[in-house]
Amino acid sequence: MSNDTEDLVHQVLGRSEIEPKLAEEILSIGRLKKVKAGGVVISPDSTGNEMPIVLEGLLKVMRQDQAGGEIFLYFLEGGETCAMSITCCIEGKKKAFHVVAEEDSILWMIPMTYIDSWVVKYKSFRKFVFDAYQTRFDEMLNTIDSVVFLKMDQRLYKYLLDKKQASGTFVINKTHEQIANELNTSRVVVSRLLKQLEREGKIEQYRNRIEIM
Amino acid sequence: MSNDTEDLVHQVLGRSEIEPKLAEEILSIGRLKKVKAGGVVISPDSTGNEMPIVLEGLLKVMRQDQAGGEIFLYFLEGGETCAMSITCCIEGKKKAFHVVAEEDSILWMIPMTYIDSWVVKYKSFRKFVFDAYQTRFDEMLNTIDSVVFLKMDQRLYKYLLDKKQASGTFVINKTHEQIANELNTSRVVVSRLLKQLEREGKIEQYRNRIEIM
DNA sequence: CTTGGTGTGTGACAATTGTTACATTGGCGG
DNA sequence: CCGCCAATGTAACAATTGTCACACACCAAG
Repeated sequence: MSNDTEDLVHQVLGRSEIEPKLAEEILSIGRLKKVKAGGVVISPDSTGNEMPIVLEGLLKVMRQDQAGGEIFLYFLEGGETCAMSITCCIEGKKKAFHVVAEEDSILWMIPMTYIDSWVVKYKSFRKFVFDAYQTRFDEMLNTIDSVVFLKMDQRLYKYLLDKKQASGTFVINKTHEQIANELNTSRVVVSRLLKQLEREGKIEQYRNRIEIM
Repeated sequence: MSNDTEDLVHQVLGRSEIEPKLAEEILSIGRLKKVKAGGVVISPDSTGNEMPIVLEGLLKVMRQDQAGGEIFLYFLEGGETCAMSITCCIEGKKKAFHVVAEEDSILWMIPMTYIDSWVVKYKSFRKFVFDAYQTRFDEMLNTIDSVVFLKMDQRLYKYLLDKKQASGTFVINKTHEQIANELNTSRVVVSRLLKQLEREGKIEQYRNRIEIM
């Protein structure tokens, strides 16, 4: 393992106030995983019993129904982990979601078998896990709020702002079709509402690209 | 404390495979709380630092937005606990939901201060807490599925079936207005769709009462 | 039995979202 | 430069959901 990687892991774990001793364990037990933008990290039928921690980049968590419909739930940013994989793996249940790299990303994969013992041994790890749950719960509620209380135009704008916030750039490289999929609506509706946002001066549009003002 | 109460707590905790020693601790530390149907257990501004376990009855968890809109998230049945109160209390955050008794209910309230130590000491409690998270996550995803992928008529019917399932009776004592609030729609829409369900022979309607066929 | 308040039924219409169809544009590979 | 394909723009229309108005039914209190 390169020194850079080691530093990166320490740095990310440090931000979550993981104690050095635990950081060493995590470092010695986990493995590095790189994913290209668009690559699948976890799919409903994947068997991987590992919990991913995002070192660099951005993951997105999506929900799918049986009919093929899809909706974006939330992003996982640097330092965050997928709370759902924890419980799913512990329970051995089938995953009801999938995780896709939104950008080229670097992950640190930890076998689930160690989770229980670390929860017992390290207060900082308990905090880490509970924090993960809390944050995910908040994100889910946030998603519910958007879907339930907002009309599509507001939902779309909020989606763009969230994406800007998460990726740290005002440029969004997506087609209307992709956005429509993430909001579970149709391309035509997205085009219509984006045009409206453009007229309101909130965005500018180009081919395969949207810029937030 | 009555012997009946003691038995009830043991019985409910036993179902979750809580080990006897922990059950004794929970019994000695917690307190009984009775709520009448409609009574509020947790509100966004409540300061209570206790985690409720449902001994008998049925609680419902609702989400509210700033504009006063509301939506039903899920029920808490016997043996279940409110995962959100755990993280909220640990984080000391403001609660973004409220919990209301759907039926007359009996709860066992546990001060949050003991949670961390029990998580360390008892494997069965770790399982209990993680199970709670898992179940709540599933319920949230279920709610999202309904809201995102279903039209209002299917959502309504699913709501009625869920309520039947949770309460264990095919009789639902609610007004159209109340149902409309839980689904975040209007009374007129609910009346319209219920009439349709009645014509399809799926339900029968009376004043303040719906019966599921 | 009357009365008043709440709950329900229904029509008419508005607003939002979904669907289909087709025109237009932009960029890449030959 | 041409041709093709993917992406976007737009009109027209359908379906769903939301809103307003008002009639009617039920039930409990007087």
